[in-house]
Amino acid sequence: MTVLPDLPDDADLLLLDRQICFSLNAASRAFGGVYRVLLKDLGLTYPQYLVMLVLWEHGELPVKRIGEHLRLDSGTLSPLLKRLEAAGLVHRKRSPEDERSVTVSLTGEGSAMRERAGQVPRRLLVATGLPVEQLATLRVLLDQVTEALDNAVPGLAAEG
Amino acid sequence: MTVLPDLPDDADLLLLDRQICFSLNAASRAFGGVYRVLLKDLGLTYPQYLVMLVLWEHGELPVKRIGEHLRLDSGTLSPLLKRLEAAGLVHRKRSPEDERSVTVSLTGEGSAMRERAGQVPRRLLVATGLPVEQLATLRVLLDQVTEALDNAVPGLAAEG
DNA sequence: CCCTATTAAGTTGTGCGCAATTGAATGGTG
DNA sequence: CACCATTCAATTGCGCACAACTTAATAGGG
Repeated sequence: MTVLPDLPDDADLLLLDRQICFSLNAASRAFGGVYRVLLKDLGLTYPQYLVMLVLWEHGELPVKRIGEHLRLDSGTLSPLLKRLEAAGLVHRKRSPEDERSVTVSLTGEGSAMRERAGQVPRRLLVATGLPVEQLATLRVLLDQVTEALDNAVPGLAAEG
Repeated sequence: MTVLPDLPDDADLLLLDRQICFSLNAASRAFGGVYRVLLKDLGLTYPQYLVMLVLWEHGELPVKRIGEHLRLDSGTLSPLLKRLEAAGLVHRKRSPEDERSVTVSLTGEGSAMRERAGQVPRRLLVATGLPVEQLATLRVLLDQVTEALDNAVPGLAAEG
């Protein structure tokens, strides 16, 4: 029980904080590492895979909608979509009715990849080592935290 | 109840997978957004803050040890530590007994920042909107997943 | 003792994430 | 119609993550 006079009880929170942010950071990168291996055959990165998932589900979307699904802006999506287009997986064209918007659609190759990616989720779930119920719990907690954090940001920014 | 004949039961897993990786990705970035706001006054990025936490706890470490604590390699740490040094927060010097190793230590300014950072964890915990017990649960789940994922990677890589 | 393998940092190249800005198109208001 | 604010995509710049490689120093085996 050493006493650190210049560090009051905030010190405990610093340690707790360290644990939480370490854990989240580590988990995020661990997922990334597994996805990297699983997606290697497909030639996709993890963010590219997320975009493909959105397109497989919705078929055809403007860049804006993809960004809303994934919380990504054009600064991230524009070059990513260019690479997907260069890989022959998606097609981009200006929307005729609104020339500001760019519609992203799957090519035949992009659609066909959906079947090849079919094994990815199962292998990922196995790799987590957790039963589906606990993963569901994890997901609920993560979503709660995300919503709370997003709501908190404006207030924090206002405080300075 | 639409039936998609060309997509067998893997399709459900694709959706579940989408939810889990979306949630984790979103949570990770939501945390990053809050940290970015909280650390703005300190002039630190989130990864830089993590390094400072390690140094505040351990006082003085070679780059290798910092990397072990944070799961980061020299490719990430070398430029990051250069920026911390340029900011006057850390000092780097070659170890006399092993000239391959670089010892990273805090400057007076770097140590002093610890007090200024004292408010960060409390504000973050509040921002999450979750009671401490649920955050602890979240952390345990994340750590379990991380360990399982790390153990799974070699096997996955072997399969190809 | 020499030669080789290993280890630690650093460097390079690619891709992601985000803030800030630009440019073109659109919509609304006087 | 003219003007202005808004919207969408793209671009720029910076920092992080990671793989692959380089360089320098150390440790170990013949």
